[in-house]
Amino acid sequence: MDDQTRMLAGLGGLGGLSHADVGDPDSVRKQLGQPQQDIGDILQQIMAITDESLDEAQARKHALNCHRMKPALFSVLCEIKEKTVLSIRGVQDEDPPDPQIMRLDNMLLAEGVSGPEKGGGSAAAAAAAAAAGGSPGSDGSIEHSDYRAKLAQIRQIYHSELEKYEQACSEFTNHVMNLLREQSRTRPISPKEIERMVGIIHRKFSSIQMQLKQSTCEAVMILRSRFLDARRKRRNFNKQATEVLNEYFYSHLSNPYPSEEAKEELAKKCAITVSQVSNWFGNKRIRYKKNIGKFQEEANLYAVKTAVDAASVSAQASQANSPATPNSGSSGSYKLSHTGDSAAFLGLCPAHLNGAGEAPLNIAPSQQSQVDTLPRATPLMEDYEDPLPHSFHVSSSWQDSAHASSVTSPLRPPGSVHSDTSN
DNA sequence: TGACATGATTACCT
DNA sequence: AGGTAATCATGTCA
Repeated sequence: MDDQTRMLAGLGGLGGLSHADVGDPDSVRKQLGQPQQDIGDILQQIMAITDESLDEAQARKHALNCHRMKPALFSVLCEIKEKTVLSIRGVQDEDPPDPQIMRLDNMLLAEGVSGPEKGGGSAAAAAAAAAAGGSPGSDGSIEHSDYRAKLAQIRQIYHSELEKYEQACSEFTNHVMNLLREQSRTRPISPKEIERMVGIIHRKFSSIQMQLKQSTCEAVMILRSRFLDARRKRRNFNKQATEVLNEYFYSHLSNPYPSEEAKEELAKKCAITVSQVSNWFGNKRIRYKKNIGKFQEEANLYAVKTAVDAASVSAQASQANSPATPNSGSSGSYKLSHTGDSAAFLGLCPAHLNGAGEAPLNIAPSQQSQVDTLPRATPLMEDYEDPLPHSFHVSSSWQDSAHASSVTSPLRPPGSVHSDTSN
């Protein structure tokens, strides 16, 4: 015999219980064996309530509630319900924390959407700014602040939505709890059941929260990809950076392979990353090799520029009463201490710039003005159409594979020997 | 708007 | 690991 049958059987003895027994489930159980007829009567009364008018039903309900056996009956019913229901669902109650929620939480924390406002996300923003390739002082900070602004927007939306969910959850929970408490007067609802119901509500709401977290994560991922996809966010290097790179390239034309140290120094000087320097040189080499003619003008431009810079530095050195050693000056406006190639640029000035075809180891101030006033400071390709008599064949082999026979260095005056080959 | 310039990426090579 | 060559994707300019 199960509890329910026993209880129903127990109801038969309601009339025979003393007041002292009321409220004691054991006393109810003691009444097993009382006529089943009484149970049927009570049940009929209960069922009949639905057929009665509201007032009558209320009155009858009140009468039943006031019945001396009601607390005992109620308690037994609660006990039975608790046993049966909890045994079915007890296993599900203690579910472990969802790994997906944990992942989402971790990500939101790492991205700075949840958790403390300041710390999180700045690393991602910095990465985004760095990947965008902008200089730290200009474009980089713009990218950075833009990223942060959008992240803050996401954060704000996330928190306001989360707050709404939490508020709705607590309101709904209170409502349900009140309802259950109210109902617990008339039907068997144990506190544990209410507790479990609260748990169910919280789980439902947390699944909604998970959706919110998921969509927030997606938004952050999209934002990140937009800012971190450097290809999408390609920015041309600024003029100064290009000049610095070109100066190095053309002053090391025979071996335009900067060492790691040189790359680092160039990167620092141009406010770009070392890999960007590598990219630039890779592109430059291949594009120069493919179309030397196109770059001839540029090469000469930088040759003149470098020579002029060198001359002014040299002149300054002379004025400072220093010994007039040809190579004592710097290697032009661009100086790299580690290249071991600093003298190379000294032979950069195109042959026609110093009429006699001598290596322009030094350009005096008077010559500098000559350079400045040259009718055509940047010789065109025609000037090098027959380069052999004038120009110095590049001794290195970096261009050989494609244009070995035609490649010349317009930057080397006749007879000049540079130290690039050692590089 | 199309052509060209240019920084980044990728596959492959040494 | 670093280079080349091809290619992509975006910026710039007439």
